[in-house]
Amino acid sequence: MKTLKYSRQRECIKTFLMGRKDHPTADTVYMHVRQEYPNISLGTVYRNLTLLSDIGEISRLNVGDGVDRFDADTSPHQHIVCSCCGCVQDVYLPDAEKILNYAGNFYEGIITTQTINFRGTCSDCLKISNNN
Amino acid sequence: MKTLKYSRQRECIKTFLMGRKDHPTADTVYMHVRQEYPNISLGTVYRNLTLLSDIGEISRLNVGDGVDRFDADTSPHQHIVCSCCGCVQDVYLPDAEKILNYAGNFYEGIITTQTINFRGTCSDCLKISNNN
DNA sequence: ATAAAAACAGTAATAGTTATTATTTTTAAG
DNA sequence: CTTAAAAATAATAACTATTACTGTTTTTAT
Repeated sequence: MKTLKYSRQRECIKTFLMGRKDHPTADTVYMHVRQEYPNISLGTVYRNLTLLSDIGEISRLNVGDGVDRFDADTSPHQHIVCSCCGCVQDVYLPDAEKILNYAGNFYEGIITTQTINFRGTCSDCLKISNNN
Repeated sequence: MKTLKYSRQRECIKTFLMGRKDHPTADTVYMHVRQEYPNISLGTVYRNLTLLSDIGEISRLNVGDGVDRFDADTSPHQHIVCSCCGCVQDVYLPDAEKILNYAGNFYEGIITTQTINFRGTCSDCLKISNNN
C-alpha cells in the first residue's frame, strides 16, 4: 500500500479550499497557491486535488460547464449555477435522500447516489437587474 | 437572421438519435452516421448536434463522465449512470418539478431549472453479479 | 545519517470540442 | 431551368482541461 507523505503544497491547497465556498476550479486554486509557492506547477495542483478527493477530504464537482470544481465541504448538499454571472453556490436541501428513495420506485436497477444541479439567478444578480 | 437550410447529414444525425435511447456521445454518432455518409467529418457532427440542441430539437447532457451526450427525448426526465458498466439510462420521476419548488425555499435567489443525475447499478449488471 | 518512497517542477501528451477556410449544397427569385 | 447568395460541408488547425512522464527534491522511518 502507498503511504501518504506530508507535503506543504498539499496542505496549502487544502487550507485554501477550506477558506472558500465558491467551488474554485483547479486553475483558480493554482493562481492562489502560487502566491505562497511561486513555482508550484499546475500538475501538482491537479494531482493533489485528485488525491484529496480520492481519499474523501474534498469533493470534485461538475456542474456542466466543462470544468471540474472543488469543494472542501464534503457533507451532502446541492449546487446552483447562476445563469447570469456563472457563480456556483450551495443549496442545502433537507431530506434530499428522500428523493433518492423515491426515485428507486421508478428504476429497475439500484440507485445509490444522486447529484442535483440547479440553475437560476443568484441574489446578487437579482439586485442588479432590479436597479434598472 | 440566419435561416436554416436543409442538410442530409443533419437529417441523418437526427434520425439516428431518435432511434436510440442510450444517449450517445458525438463520437458514437459520428461512427454510425459515417456508415451512410462515409466522409462526413466529426466537426459536422458536432456543429449539427450543437445546432439541434440550440433550437431545442435534442438535448445535450453531461452526466459527469467528461463527455457530452445527446438525447432526442427533450421531455423532462432524469438520468442514471451505471457504476458498473457506465451505461446511461433514463429515469422518469413523476412530479420532479416539486423538487424544484421545494428547493426554492432554501435558496435566496431564483431557481429555474434542475438536473438530477443518479448513479447506481443497472439491471443488466445486477443479473450478472447475481450469477456469481 | 541514510535510503526508500513519495512528491515535486517542468513538460509532453491526450481527449473532447470549437474555429477556420476553401469548396459544395441548398434554395429563393428571376 | 438558371443563377447567385446564404448556409453547410470536409478537412484541418487550434484550443482547453486534464493526465502522464521524467529526472530531481523532500519526507520520514530506521
